[in-house]
Amino acid sequence: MPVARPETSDSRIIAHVDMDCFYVQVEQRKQPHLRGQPTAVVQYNSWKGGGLIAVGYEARKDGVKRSMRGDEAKKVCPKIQLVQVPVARGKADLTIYRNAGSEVVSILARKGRCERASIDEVYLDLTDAAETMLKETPLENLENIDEEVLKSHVLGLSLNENDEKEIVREWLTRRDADHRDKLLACGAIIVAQLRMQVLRETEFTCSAGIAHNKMLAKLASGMNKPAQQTIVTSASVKGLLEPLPIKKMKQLGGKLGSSLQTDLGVNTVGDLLQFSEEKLQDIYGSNTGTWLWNIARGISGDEVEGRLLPKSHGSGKTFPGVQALKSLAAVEKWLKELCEELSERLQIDLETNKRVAHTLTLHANAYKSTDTDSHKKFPSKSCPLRYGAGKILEDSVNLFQAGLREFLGSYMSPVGGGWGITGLSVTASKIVAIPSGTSSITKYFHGQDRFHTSSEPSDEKFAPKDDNLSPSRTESHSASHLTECDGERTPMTHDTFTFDQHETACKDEATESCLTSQHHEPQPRVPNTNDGKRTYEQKRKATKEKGTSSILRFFQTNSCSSSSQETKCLSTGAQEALGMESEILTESQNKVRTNSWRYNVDEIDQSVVEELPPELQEELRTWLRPQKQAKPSTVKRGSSIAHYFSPNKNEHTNLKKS
DNA sequence: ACGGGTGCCACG
DNA sequence: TCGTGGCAC
Repeated sequence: MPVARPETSDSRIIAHVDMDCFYVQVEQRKQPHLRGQPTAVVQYNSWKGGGLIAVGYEARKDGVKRSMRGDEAKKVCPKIQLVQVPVARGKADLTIYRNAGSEVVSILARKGRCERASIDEVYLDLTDAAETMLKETPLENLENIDEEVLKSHVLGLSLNENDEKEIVREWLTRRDADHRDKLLACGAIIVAQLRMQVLRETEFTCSAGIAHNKMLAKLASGMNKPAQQTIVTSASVKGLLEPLPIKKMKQLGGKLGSSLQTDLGVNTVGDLLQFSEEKLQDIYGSNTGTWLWNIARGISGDEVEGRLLPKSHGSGKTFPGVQALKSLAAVEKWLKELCEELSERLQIDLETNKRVAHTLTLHANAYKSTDTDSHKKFPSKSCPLRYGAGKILEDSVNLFQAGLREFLGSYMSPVGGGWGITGLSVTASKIVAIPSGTSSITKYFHGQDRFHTSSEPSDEKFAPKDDNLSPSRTESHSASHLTECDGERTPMTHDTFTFDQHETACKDEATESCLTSQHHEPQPRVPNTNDGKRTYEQKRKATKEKGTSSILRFFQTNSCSSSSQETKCLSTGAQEALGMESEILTESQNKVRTNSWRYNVDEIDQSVVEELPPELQEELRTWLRPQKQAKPSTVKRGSSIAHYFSPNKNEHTNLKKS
C-alpha cells in the first residue's frame, strides 16, 4: 500500500491540520451547554450504551477511551455527557460532521494548496505562501509575533519549559537560521493564523504540524493536542524518528507494522535504518521497500493534492449478530434506506459542486449458516451509476442479487435462507466535474428548449448561474460548496475565496477583532467553558497571556457562541432539483441550492443527443461516459448512452420525507 | 460475529 | 477495469 516516492531535498512547507475530537466539538457547538463538560459522541446507544466514536479531552482525562461502549464510559466517568450521532433512515447520519469539515476546509484552503485528507484532517502546502512572506517581511524584523505562534512547539528546541515563548520567539527570529528553518517559521505563522481563523469562523479548535513533508507534518500534528501546533525542523528529524515506535507511523499501524516487528525485530523507526533498501524490497516488494527505507529517514515525497471534495460517497450499515438480514425483502428494505441517503448526497454534490458520479458499487458482508469455514467473501459488484434514488436502488438490488448468487453458489437457493447479511453499503465513485457555467454545453442548452422533450417545465433547469458564495461564516456553514483547484473541473470557476490578500504575518489585530465582532454576537452564558483546556495549559506552566489574539484568549473572552446560525427555511421550489424525484433537502443544502443551476441528466434522451452537433456530442460523452449496462444478468437494457439518457419510467419509489 | 461508518489507496 | 485487501479516524 505505501508507495515509494522519491524526494528532492525537500524545502516544501507542509502543514497537517487535525481537528481536536471533532465530532465532540461539532456537538458542543450545537449544544453549548456541553462545552467544558466531559463529552463523548456515540452511535446507537441501545446496545451497551452505544459505541464511542469521539471522546472529548475532559472525558479522556477521566480515562474514557474511544472504542469503549457508552456503558463503560459511564462507569469510568459517571458525569460524562453522551451525545448520539443523528439517525436518519434508521442509520447513523454523519452529514453534520461532513458539513462541519467542509467549513474548515473552506477556510484552510485560502492560503495554499489544500487536500482534504479525511472528514477532520487537512494537508496544506504552504511553500509559496511561506516564501512570499519571507521575502516581504524578514523575520528578524517581526515585532508583534502572535501569541499563538509563540505557543508553537519547536521540536528539539528546548528541554525545559521555562520561558518557552521567549525561546520560541528567539528561534523564529534567529538571524542566522538556515533558509529552511526560516520557511518553517513562516509556515508556523501562517498556520497559527489559519487556526485562529478557523476558530473565529467555526468555533472549532485544531492542532497542526508544520514540517517539510506530509509524513512529518502528520506526525507532528498529533504530538501536542488539543489546540496547539508543532514544528519539525530538519535538525530534529533524526531524534524524532529514532525512538519512535514503528506503529506510530501512518500506514504502519496494522499488519505491515506487525510484520516489521515480528519478522524483522524492528520496534522503532530507528531500527529500520539497519536494513538496506534492497533487503526491504526483497521482503516487502519494491514499492513498499523503498517507501520504508525512505520514511526511516524522514523522507516522503508525497505531494499535497489539491482536493477539497471527497472522491466518493458511501452509505452503509452493519447488522451484527441477530440483526443479520435473512431475506431479500429485508435486504431491499435496507438498501432502499442506503440508496436514498446516497442519492441525496449525490444530488447535493451535483448541485453544489457540479460533479457527477459514474460508478455504483455494492458491498456486503455475509455468512452462510451452513458452513463453518470456507468463508467466501461476499463479492463487491459495481455498475454504471444512474441518478435518482429509485434507479440507484434498482441497480443496487440487482448488484446484490448477482453477488448473492455468486456467494451462495449454484447449490443454495437465494430464497431458502441459510444465509445472513451482516453489512451492506452502497458507494458512488468516479466522480468528475461537469463542464461549468461557461461551457459550451451549458450555453447550448440554455435557451434551447426545443430539446426538452419531457413535459416538465425545464427552463430553469439549465440556467447556469455564477455562484458568488462569500466565505462568510453563515455561508460556509452550509456545507460542502468548495471550489476545487486541482483543475479537474474543466473551465475553472473564478475563485470563490480570495487568495491571500497581502495579509502579512502578524499585523492584523484589527482584522481579527473586526471579524470576531462581526460574526459573533455577544455570548450569553457559560463564562468559562474551557476549564479542561486551561488545565492542560497550566500544566505547561503558561506564563501570562499578554498576547492579543491567541486561541487561548479566544476561549477566555469568547467562551462560546450560539449555534443560532442553523438555517431553518427550506425552499420547496428546490425539490425538483434534478427533476427526477423529489428528495428531501437538509437545511444546510438549501442555501447553495438557490444558487445552483440544474441539470437533469435523465431528461436528455437519446434523440436529443443525436441532434447535437458532433462536437457537443463528443463533449457530452466525456462526462456522461458511455455505459455498458448496469445489469448483472437478467435485465438487459439498451445501448449505454441511450440508457443513460432515457427517461425513467420505473421511478415509483416514493421517498419518504423525513 | 460489535469499532460504526466512511473514505483512501495499492495490488492483481 | 474491476474486485480485494489494508489502513485510518
